[in-house]
Amino acid sequence: MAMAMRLPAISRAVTEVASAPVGLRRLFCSNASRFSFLSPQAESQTPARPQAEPSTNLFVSGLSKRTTSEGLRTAFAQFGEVDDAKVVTDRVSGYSKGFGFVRYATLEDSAKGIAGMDGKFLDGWVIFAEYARPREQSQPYQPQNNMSRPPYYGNR
DNA sequence: TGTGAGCGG
Repeated sequence: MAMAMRLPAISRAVTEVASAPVGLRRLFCSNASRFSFLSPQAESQTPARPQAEPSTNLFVSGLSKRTTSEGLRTAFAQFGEVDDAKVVTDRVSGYSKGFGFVRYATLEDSAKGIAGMDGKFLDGWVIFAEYARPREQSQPYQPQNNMSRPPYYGNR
């Protein structure tokens, strides 16, 4: 009879992980070596990685590879006015990289977007919504590696 | 097994 109790317990645990705040979730989802042995109260007052500053722009991860920018927009539009929604895709293959960005019109809407979509299912996958980090290396596109100079093979 | 953490061209 103990077996019969196991399944509901597991599904409850899954639900709790999915609905936990992202900082807590990484404790479960990322590498097990970072599992904390601190007391519960010590954990709650030491966020290892503080959330990004509130922004109208959201970083959404955990997306299904089949989720499109349109699907992302319609899902998040339930909670506010979406200015822009984009699933990041690989340039050459065109496949989704499994994450994207949603920009709301206002901070209030973006907060509601996180509350409404973080930890929820989209196209069969639990997605994570959080404030996007301000982008470094802004606007004009600059390649990461410096290929401006041809390689030097010696002999002048 | 576009196997799955991440912050875009």
